[in-house]
Amino acid sequence: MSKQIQAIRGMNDCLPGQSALWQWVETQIRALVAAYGYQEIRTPVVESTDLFKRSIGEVTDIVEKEMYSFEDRNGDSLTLRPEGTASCVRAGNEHGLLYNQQQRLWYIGPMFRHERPQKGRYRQFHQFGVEVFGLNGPDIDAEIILMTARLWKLFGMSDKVSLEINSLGSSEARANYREALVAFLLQHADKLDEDSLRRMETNPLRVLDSKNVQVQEVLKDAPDLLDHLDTESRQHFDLLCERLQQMGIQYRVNSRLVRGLDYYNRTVFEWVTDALGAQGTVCAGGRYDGLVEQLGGKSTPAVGFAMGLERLVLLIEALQLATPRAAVDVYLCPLGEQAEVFAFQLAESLRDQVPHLRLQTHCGGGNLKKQMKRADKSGAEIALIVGEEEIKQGQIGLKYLRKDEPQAMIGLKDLPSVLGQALTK
RNA sequence: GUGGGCGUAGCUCAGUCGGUAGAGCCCCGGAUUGUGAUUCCGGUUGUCGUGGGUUCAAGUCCCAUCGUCCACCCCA
Repeated sequence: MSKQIQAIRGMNDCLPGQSALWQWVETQIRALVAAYGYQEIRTPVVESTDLFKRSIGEVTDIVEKEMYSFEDRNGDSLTLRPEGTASCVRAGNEHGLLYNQQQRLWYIGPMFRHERPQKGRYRQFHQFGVEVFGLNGPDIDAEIILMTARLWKLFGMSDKVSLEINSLGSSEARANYREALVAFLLQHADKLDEDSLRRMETNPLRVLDSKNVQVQEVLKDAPDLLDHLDTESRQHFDLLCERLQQMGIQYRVNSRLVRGLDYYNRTVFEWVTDALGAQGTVCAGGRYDGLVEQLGGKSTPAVGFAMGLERLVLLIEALQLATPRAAVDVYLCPLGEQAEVFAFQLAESLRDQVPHLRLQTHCGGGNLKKQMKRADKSGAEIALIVGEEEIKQGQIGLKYLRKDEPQAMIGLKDLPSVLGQALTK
């Protein structure tokens, strides 16, 4: 036997045992965005490398060491998208969707980051995201947060996640705060760890969510981000908080909450859980009013979020919220060659007549014992038996596999309605 | 990129002091020639991750390497 080729590290197969759960999650998501009147946008998985350099930020880890970049045959540098927002903005600009318009968009699909895999973090992972363009008020910020809250409700996990919000202010306010923070950190440089010192150089705000307890101790006296907000951002944030209260959404203001990507301003938020080990963030988002212009469009306010579907699925599994369902309702067992042809015809006719029927016909022959074993293993509620006797009599044997009811002979004409009724129960 | 745990049958795992590789599940056959799941009987399953070293002898000890999981970093 030759050597087996394995999947690429950090890139997982979604196997039959899991795909039903993923489909269910995706169905809920589609129902959610439909309920808010959002429209889907589908963009390529591969983009020009510059797109991500210009949007995410040159000095972020994502751009510096995590992108799957390669040279196209003509020498262009291309990249497997590490996130969805940049592509949406690019597509919006390219097709004139954004200028002087309002767009409420959503997307779902694979993203790629070359990180060391661990629980809830993979090199190919999937995100569901929402991006809204052309609206600058706190009302739309509240709407997309409400949207996420509704999704938790659909999944029955509202009590397992909590919302943290913050405001980064305008880019000027953020720059002012950044200066004040660096000045403070420099005074206490002796108490900072290696990571924090490095971040102080590259992205000082990120020192704020250091996991180091000693660093957190130092930060207790650090200048507060919310004290440095410009008045407009302050008002925006207050109105958002007010609206969340009006809508009964619980939240915690966390002035240490900063997002890793450069393009955020004003509102930022995260939904976190303690049920996933180190990867606590299930959903994160915020406002990025400068990005559209930064990528060559006319200045357009924007806000959005992204959700990690692997983390969501992991959470649903951990909380055992899903109800697995077999793929087959009815298993049809033909006995003998003549019956096989008849069974194939019967199966097609039943699929025509019984809406949503999920019927599997036994293939591969064998005696009834073997076929019944297959029927049971398929998870079907009902086994149908067609042999020569049945064909002669114009009747089908029907046996319930999961409940205590005697086996019956059903006339061919009655079969569709009998099955239809049995399956709606 | 850094650190730690784990790699034995398709799956979950046991394997003592270094002495010729095991269990359960799954799968297959039979008890039952047209009745599953339950019960009973029987059966198949192996590059012990890979390469090297020590030894009369290595699944077991040593080194390297790959894979995987978890954590750091970073992020959804």
